[in-house]
Amino acid sequence: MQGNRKSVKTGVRMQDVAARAGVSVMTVSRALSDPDKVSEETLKRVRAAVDDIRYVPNEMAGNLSSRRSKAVGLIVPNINNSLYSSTIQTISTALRERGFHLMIADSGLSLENEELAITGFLAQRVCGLILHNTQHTARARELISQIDVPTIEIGNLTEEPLDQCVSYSNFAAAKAMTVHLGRLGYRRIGFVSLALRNNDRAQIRYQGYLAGIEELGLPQDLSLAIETESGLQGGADALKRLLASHPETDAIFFAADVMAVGALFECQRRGWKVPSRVAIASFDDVDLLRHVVPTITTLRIPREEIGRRSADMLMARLEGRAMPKVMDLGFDIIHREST
Amino acid sequence: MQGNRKSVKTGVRMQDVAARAGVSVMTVSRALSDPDKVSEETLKRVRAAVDDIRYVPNEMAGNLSSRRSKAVGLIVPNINNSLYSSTIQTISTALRERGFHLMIADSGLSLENEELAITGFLAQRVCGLILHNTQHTARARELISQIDVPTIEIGNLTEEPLDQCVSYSNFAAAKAMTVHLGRLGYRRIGFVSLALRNNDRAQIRYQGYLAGIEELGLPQDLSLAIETESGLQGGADALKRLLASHPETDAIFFAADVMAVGALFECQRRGWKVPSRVAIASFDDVDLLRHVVPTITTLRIPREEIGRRSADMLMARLEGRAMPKVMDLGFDIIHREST
DNA sequence: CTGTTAGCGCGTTCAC
DNA sequence: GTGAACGCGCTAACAG
Repeated sequence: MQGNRKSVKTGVRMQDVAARAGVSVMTVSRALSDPDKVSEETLKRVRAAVDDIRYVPNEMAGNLSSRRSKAVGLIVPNINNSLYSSTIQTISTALRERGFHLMIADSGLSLENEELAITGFLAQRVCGLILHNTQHTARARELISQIDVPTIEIGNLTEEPLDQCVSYSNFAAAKAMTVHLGRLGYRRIGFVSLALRNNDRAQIRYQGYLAGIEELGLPQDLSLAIETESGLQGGADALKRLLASHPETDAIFFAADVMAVGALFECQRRGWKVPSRVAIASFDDVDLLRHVVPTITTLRIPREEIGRRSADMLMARLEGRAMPKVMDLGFDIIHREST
Repeated sequence: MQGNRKSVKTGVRMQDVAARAGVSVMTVSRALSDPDKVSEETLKRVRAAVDDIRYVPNEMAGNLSSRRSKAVGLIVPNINNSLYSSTIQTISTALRERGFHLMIADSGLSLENEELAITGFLAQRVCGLILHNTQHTARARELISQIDVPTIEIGNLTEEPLDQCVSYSNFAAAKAMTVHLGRLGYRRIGFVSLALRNNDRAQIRYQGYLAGIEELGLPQDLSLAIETESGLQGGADALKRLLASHPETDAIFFAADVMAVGALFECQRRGWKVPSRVAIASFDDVDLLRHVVPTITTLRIPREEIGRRSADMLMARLEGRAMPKVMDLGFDIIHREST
């Protein structure tokens, strides 16, 4: 198995199928891509030949010749994050059902990495791009518009998408949760976020929080908003810091990831009751939140639907069907025991 | 932006770069793929031209012509599962560093889906395949050996890999944890698994559990081993059922996913102490396990290293370097508060 | 319904 | 160090 990589691997070609079926190459091509255009008898023989010699079409050659491709490029900040991977999963399924392939890259929140990944995808001549980011380098924007690839942005609702946008408003969601906490009677509402630097979505959520505080008519205290690391540990750390500096805090809105759960565990360790000592709210309805004790109030972001709809929109574009530039899929507040 | 898909999109070709730089196409090709073979002056002009007209090489054409490709196909049971996605992430990074691309598909534990995905990848003429499954349809095996693509299996250690294998032994790991529990003094050790049907890894872990029970000299009671759904809910359900039918159970080994955490939450709801009422052990060291109260004993499987090494092995194969057929990366028992 | 001709954009091979 | 001819495996556009 390991050897003989020197010999030129020609592989089974369409020509071999044609010879075996006693037809021309073109007929084989048609039989495979558009069976209706070929007589039943011919079709049968071609299929038999394909089966006999285990022919697998060379899609690259087909793409080159037809100047089309069936590969879609997807760029997310991080593959190893259940929020993104649920979207990946949905997109993957939707594409496969229609005979398309998915290529994935991650940008790690760096615009330069995103540009690199975009270039890579364009070199592969993908037929469409799905980008979680809504910020891009100037060169990335230029390349996309020059090559003119349909592009769907999915990480945040923007008024001026590169091309099209399927998402929800991070601003509105963060504001809504803040107002929700205020209406429940909490007055000192803390906000915990991932690092704002180089993270426009985190920044926008922060703006939403501030807008919520303002709408509630509460005093604006910027020291109630802090940044922390991602993950359970980050949540625990943030809770400790915030309650050390502001013991009067009566609710904390953790605006990312599973930080809220980490904070809850820290409360359990300290024997603090949630929500009587401090209320906890989260962003994104991960499974965990409805299983912990107490269950945690959160925002449900329609991650799967964003995946499905963005794939739909891409397909529609490729078929020339008109589609709205911007699609807002909204969010819901899920009220649970922690608030 | 939306319109004009009728007109033939020619795009910027290497020929355009050549014209602008005042050299031949061949020189451009060399300048891009092997800069040393071109004079410094030429190189500079080519690069300037590339930059000016925003040329992005057509990799498909290059692949077709050179009969090589830089795409790797990866098939996992489920993209939306942090165990797999951590491997995906590592592989993705390792490949990108070497200029390769990653294509992903999921099989959903169905061999037929896996075969479909393999066919799709072979049609794309991927240069290598990484498969989480170690079981495949006959046709899949046939195709892979015929097209002769380097293939790494990573989901379980097998003596007879399709081609090569980088993994750990599910059998040894499950047995080791069972024996570990026995040595701690637990005598009625339950086993909770995902559905065994169509899941060879689950079956192998079950065999490992049985072997552990035997080594400990404990009575073999098959009713102590049950199946359940994945996820937190599945763990909670399993705990309820097992302790209802066998109240004397003093330890439970949850052999997949985050089921152990779901069971722990159920104990919290019932006010049962862990491990004094019942001990809990898990499979795979997900972050969550070390943050819950109490922390949960588990097996550390080197998911990231499996990803990195499998990518390494693929690269080595492509460069003709010899590599072992089977690489066992082992596992560790992480002893924590829950046992 | 089927075949023929002519490329797709690039790398290989060999000349210069 | 550079260029010309040729072909990779397939499909578009026509002709029959």
